[in-house]
Amino acid sequence: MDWKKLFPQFEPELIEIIEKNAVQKTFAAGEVIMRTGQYIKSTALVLEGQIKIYRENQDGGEFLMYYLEPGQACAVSMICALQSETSEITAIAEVDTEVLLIPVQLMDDLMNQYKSWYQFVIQTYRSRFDELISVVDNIAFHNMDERLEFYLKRHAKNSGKNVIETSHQQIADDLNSSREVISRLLKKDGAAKIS
Amino acid sequence: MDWKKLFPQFEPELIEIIEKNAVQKTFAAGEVIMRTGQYIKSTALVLEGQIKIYRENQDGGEFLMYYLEPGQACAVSMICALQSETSEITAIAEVDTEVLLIPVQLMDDLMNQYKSWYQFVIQTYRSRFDELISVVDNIAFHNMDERLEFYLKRHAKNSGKNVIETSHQQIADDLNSSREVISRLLKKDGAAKIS
DNA sequence: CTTGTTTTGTGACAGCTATCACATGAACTA
DNA sequence: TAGTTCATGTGATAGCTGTCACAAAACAAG
Repeated sequence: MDWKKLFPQFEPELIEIIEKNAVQKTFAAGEVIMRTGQYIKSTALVLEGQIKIYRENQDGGEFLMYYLEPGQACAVSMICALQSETSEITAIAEVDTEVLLIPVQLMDDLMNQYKSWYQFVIQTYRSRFDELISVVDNIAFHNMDERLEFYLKRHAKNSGKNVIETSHQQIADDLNSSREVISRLLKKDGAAKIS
Repeated sequence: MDWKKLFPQFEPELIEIIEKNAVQKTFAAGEVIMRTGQYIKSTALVLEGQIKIYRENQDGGEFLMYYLEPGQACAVSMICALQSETSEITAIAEVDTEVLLIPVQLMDDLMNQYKSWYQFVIQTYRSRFDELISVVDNIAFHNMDERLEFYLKRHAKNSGKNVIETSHQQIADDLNSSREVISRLLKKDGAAKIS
């Protein structure tokens, strides 16, 4: 697959270096890409599919933070990789997903030598930071009905479809809520949502 | 004041450049340093005092995200500065605070030329990102009593004192809750807290 | 001391959400 | 067709939190 089209801002030399050193890897839908506490040894560029980034707590609760799409990179792995630390989040492949793994050792060089890479990294930080802030916004200021609406809209936007195929249970998990609540809300708001 | 001690990792040449180009500024307690939607033209290094970073929503609700201490920098302003964008958060001086303002134009040069600056920026991103994740954790997985406990502990740690001097109302605002709730919880948990 | 202001305590109540228990329905298989 | 499994609907209930109303305390200043 021609991954370069996903990163048009990269200069040719940078692309060459990445192609020489990075490893392409495929994850099946549902497969865990990065687990809480795991040691990070490379940064992932998403080529195809979708990665779900979420937080787990001790009691088995989980909470969706955001999705990574083709053309994006994992900010957490970047940060961790540059400091050889472990991550605090979990990443799983939502669907069959292909990524390009760039080894840590390369990161510093790329940052120093390629302006386009440097700007890509900054851009990645910014967008993930913004995303996190909007997540905080949501849970800090909004009730479940509004959070659900936000969730559905984001989901629709991400998938490009108007019909969302997920179980109520899955939605409840993503929002750290419970199935019954989601069912009730969907029924209640459903009427308003059709408009 | 000798600010260099706060940033021992900076190489002499970098310090020189900063001294030549940065502007030192003092904010009185309560003064707004950065407002939502404001255009960012410089990055702030905290020299003295404490800056409170929080999110506001339309209805006047607010929500504390974290504090900036001497020796730290504002990640949001870095990100925004590098992209000439507006911020989504508000920063006010908790107490009388002194900062060093580094103009945007300088940022790119510093990043390219000084490894210690580059690493400082990365470190800043990482710590703020981690902080945000722990904030998400808190509101996603914990009830008000636990959030209050977390808040008090952090507050005590930041101020270095064991006695916290704030009104219940202020705590309620920071947690986007209401005074009565805080009062009751403090009374209830108080017994357990003395231990 | 008296008065006014700010902070804190308390009870009543309503709304939201988690949980339990169980019913219904839909889809698939033997 | 009957049985099985998974997804969804529904009622009852309890706990947490926000809100209102008002009382009690603490504090400052005249």
